[in-house]
Amino acid sequence: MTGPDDTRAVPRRLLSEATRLFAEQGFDRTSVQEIVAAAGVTKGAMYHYFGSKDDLLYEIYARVLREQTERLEKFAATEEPVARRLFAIAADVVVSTIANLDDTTIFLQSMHQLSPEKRRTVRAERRRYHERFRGLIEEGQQTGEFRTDKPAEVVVDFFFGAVHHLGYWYREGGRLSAQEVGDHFADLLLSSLR
Amino acid sequence: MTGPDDTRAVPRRLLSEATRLFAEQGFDRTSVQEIVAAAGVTKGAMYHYFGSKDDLLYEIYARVLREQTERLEKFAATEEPVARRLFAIAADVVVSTIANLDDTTIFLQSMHQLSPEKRRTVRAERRRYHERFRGLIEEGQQTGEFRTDKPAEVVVDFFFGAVHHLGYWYREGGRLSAQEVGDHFADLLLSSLR
Amino acid sequence: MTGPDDTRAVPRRLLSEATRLFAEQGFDRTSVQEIVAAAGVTKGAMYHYFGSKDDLLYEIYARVLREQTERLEKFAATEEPVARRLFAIAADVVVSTIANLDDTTIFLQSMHQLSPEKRRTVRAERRRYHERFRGLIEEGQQTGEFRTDKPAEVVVDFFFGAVHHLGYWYREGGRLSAQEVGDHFADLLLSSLR
Amino acid sequence: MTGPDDTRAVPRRLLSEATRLFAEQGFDRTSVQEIVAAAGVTKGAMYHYFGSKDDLLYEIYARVLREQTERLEKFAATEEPVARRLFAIAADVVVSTIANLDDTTIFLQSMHQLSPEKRRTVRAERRRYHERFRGLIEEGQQTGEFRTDKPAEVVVDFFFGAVHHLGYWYREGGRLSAQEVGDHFADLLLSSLR
DNA sequence: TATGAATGAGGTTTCATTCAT
DNA sequence: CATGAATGAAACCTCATTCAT
Repeated sequence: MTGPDDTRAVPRRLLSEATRLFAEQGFDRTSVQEIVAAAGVTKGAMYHYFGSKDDLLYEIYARVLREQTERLEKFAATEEPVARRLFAIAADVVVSTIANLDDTTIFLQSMHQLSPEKRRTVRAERRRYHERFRGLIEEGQQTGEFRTDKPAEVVVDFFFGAVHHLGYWYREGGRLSAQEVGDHFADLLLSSLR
Repeated sequence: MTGPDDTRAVPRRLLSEATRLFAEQGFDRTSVQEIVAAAGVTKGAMYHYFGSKDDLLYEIYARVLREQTERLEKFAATEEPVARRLFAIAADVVVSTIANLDDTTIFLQSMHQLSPEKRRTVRAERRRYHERFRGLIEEGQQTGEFRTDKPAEVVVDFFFGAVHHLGYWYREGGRLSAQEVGDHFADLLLSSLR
Repeated sequence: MTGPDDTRAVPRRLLSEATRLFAEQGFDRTSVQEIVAAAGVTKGAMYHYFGSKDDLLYEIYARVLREQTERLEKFAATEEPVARRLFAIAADVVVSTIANLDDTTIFLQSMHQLSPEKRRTVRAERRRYHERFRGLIEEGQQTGEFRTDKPAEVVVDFFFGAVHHLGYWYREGGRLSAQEVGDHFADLLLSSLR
Repeated sequence: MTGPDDTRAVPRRLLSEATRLFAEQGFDRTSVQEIVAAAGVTKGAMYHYFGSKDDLLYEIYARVLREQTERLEKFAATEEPVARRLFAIAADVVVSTIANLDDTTIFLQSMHQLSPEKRRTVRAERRRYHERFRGLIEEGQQTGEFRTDKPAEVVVDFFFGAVHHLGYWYREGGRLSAQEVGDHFADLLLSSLR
């Protein structure tokens, strides 16, 4: 909960509290009243900065997508062999997903509650991300490093299923650190590709 | 939508329409009114058979869990080597998940909308299923067929993440049949374990 | 609650459970379902014997009124001086009210929930009872035993207010027995009349 | 009914119409829709000011209790002999009860429909009032002005029964004015105490 | 920028009653 | 005599959103 001493800008506070509440209770179960109360403002203030409750959700998505894409680009741009690049990216997406588990949880549970138009935008961005990832697998298949009897698309869906599901079981302070899970997942992915 | 010629018993019709609507629109976005209209009865009838909207969701879960557990037991009981048993089970869970994609979608999106008490029951049953699956991996690790440098639990979560996400991308009539996806997924799992 | 071994006739059991539940929760807060469950029968059975939920209430009233009127007549018919007759009646109405506190509670709280027609019937009977009681006071005023500077009607309303309120404070097993309260009340009434 | 020209604040109007309707039809028989229609607002407005229908009832109680307590304190604080103070208070409680007959009627008929927590609060306040009244009787018993063979508590219950029942028979414009009834009742009380 | 009163539509649930069996 | 499935109306309440200030 945001105290009266929270000096972050109001929109930032609203987004942050909305993220937490959506992840905890779901989008539909969270009322605008709860969000503004948690952020320490009134409804009018929220509607001053955001067009609707939907908008809040969209902004959360947009930030997650932007950050994930940036990270992927950073790792993909190195000169390493493709297997190492893929490993690094796979491990990193796990680590960063765990670091922002709330956002990912919302992403998966609330996507279909977005207005159709915004849903299209989000989906398109998501697809671009997947295609970038798939490109790396295909690159490895062409260089002969990865097996070619599995469609790259299936492997991508296989792997991102696992990633998206982290929110259902991963708990901070559990047996494995985020980095360890990332390494395990990346290793399982690479193993299955050889 | 159920027409006036649908002669199935009312509770069955209600469950079936509820499943479809929950999967399409989400639990919270689906009104009781929509469900009963689709089933061709009135609200009173629904509350005669089910204690609440929640109950409807719970009954859907209970059926899915029961059926999946039965299938696992059937495949696990054969005399095959553990790698073959695991492959068969992994492929089958994909096929049966695709065959009941609506139910699985609901499972993942609406679990947290269940009342706490019922959620506990469902989670306990789910855990039993996972543990049974994990036991097979551990068996393979003990016989030396599977690598031992990966915790069996991580592998289970990795694989079921992929399975649970089928609903997000698999479309009937697409490039791959359910069986093909099942074989691919099972193969990826087994490959990553060797 | 009525057990399966309750061999009283069904209508009697229904009335008895209804009385208890109405007194505990109020007429509107008690559902037909609760009543029939407590009586160990189904709704159909209730509607076989009683025309409506209202009817149950009416039957309860009718019994109370009949019994109270009978008692008053019995005491009024003696040859005692009027002060003694009035004392006996006043004390007795307290004792019998306490003995049937549930019925009286219902009477006061639920009268206005009766259908207009039945309400008229009940009110008329009630008025007759009050007039009979008032007659005794007037008799005492005419013989000079009671003061004449108080309208008999006011005294009746004064006294029956106190009687009807027994349900709000009297508790079985408290400091005073029903008879003691009856004697006190009758004594207060007679004192105030001299 | 409140017309569009009623310029009192919305909460005041809601309370006033609710009081009237509860007294006329009972709490359970009065719908929120009826109340807001009578007050000329929408349901949303009511729930903006009051947490629930229950709350409306509670606010009515709270006001009655507060006013009655204030009046009692005012009369009790004089230097008159105890008999005169008690007479004044007893007559006044009748007059003020008649002046707010709706509130009192609700008090008696609907108390048990209040939520348990609020009921406790109301009951505690009520008890304090009764104890204050009882204290006056005990004071008169100690000074020898009142008889001591009647427990003060019984006399209090006797008298307030009569007061609380005014709503069942007193009608504006009838034979007796509120003041006349008050004087009669107070006189009956004092007579019975000597 | 921000408030908070007010709207109006829609939500889940309850319930007295009916009726075919 | 009795059942219990089904109705349909109405109940209380929630909530995203608007707007005068």
